[in-house]
Amino acid sequence: MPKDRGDVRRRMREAALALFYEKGYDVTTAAEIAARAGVTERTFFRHFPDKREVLFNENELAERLDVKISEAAPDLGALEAVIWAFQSLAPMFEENLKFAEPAHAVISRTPALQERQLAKAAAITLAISEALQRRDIEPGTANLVAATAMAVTAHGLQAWKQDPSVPLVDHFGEAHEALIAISSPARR
Amino acid sequence: MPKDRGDVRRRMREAALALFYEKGYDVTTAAEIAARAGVTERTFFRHFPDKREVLFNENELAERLDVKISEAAPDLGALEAVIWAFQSLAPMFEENLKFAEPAHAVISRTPALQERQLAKAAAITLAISEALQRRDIEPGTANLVAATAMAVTAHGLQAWKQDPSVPLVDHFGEAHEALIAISSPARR
DNA sequence: CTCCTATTGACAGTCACTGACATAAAACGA
DNA sequence: TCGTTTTATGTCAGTGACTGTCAATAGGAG
Repeated sequence: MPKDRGDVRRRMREAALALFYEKGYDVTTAAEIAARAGVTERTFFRHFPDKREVLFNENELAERLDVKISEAAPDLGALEAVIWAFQSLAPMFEENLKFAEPAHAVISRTPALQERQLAKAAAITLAISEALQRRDIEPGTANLVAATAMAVTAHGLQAWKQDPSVPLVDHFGEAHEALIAISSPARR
Repeated sequence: MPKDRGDVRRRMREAALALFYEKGYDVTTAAEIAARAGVTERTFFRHFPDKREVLFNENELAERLDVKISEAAPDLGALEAVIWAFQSLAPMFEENLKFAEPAHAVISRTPALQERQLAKAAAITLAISEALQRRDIEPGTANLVAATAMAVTAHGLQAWKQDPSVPLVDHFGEAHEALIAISSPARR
């Protein structure tokens, strides 16, 4: 009996987040989530490939980064281009905060979900590397830059979490400077 | 009927690697692996917390890094200390190659195993960060340095794979220089 | 030889996930 | 408006990963 349409996903997401938050991830059943959303377990697995995925958005971030990196000024270095891309997407992070924050609380205490998050991060890193290679960066260097940029971004996000009064863009900028500081400490 | 003792684990590991390599990870059953090793499925899960773990060693690398980082010369910068630690553990990588190589072949074509590997890498990153904090590095900086060092190491390992004639230590050194190159390209 | 402990087997059960088929609502063309 | 087709869901059965429990046996300590 299909009545409402695309909001089934949203209902399941919210049900899952609520249950995970209340009882914990491993003790909540996929059937429970489905029931709370008013559907069947089978329907749950038609919308999400597995139980974990209900907490993660599709990776629009990877696609957006891809576009932004191709739009970055050609005279920018590889690392600068990626960091600029992240900076121009900072508003996206700030909007998603409402859903991302409670989700992160659940993820941080659930090893299985942490693994999935790492996989997502790895996918983003890969997307960055490919975008850089389209800017004529060598594959090896592109991988290194992508991974480094991810480290810088994570650093910026962490700082932002501790001091949300400063806009995220500025935290990204400071994180970049922190990298420069650590990577050449023995300089004259 | 317990006859042989601690080599049951080794038999299961080898059986698993062989089966994964022949038929693929997802189509081989835990029961199959156990049968091939001459034990029961239940015994398999007594030795390994889950099916994936049979391909991964316990993280002795994290512990060794921890020791090495604490032994590094005090005047070394944070990043230099970690890279030095990796360099002094390079022989360890070169010895484990025999088991690690076929295992990596299986892992690289199995998403579920890639996730676990990412988790292992994250655990190592965390260990590095903690070791650095014991050297009086601030937590935020320690995380950034640890993540950056992991990126550098991955870069070095990748280069080593493509050119095994050069010793791994030198690849690590070159990777470090590559980082310096990318992190300050706009320098006067 | 006997007791104790570590390891395994045997068995039952839960839960994540999948394939196959039926059904009803919704979208669409005539 | 009506019949057809498409789409989202329900139902059911089945596989496989993992866990708890208890019994049985081998090996070592005394």
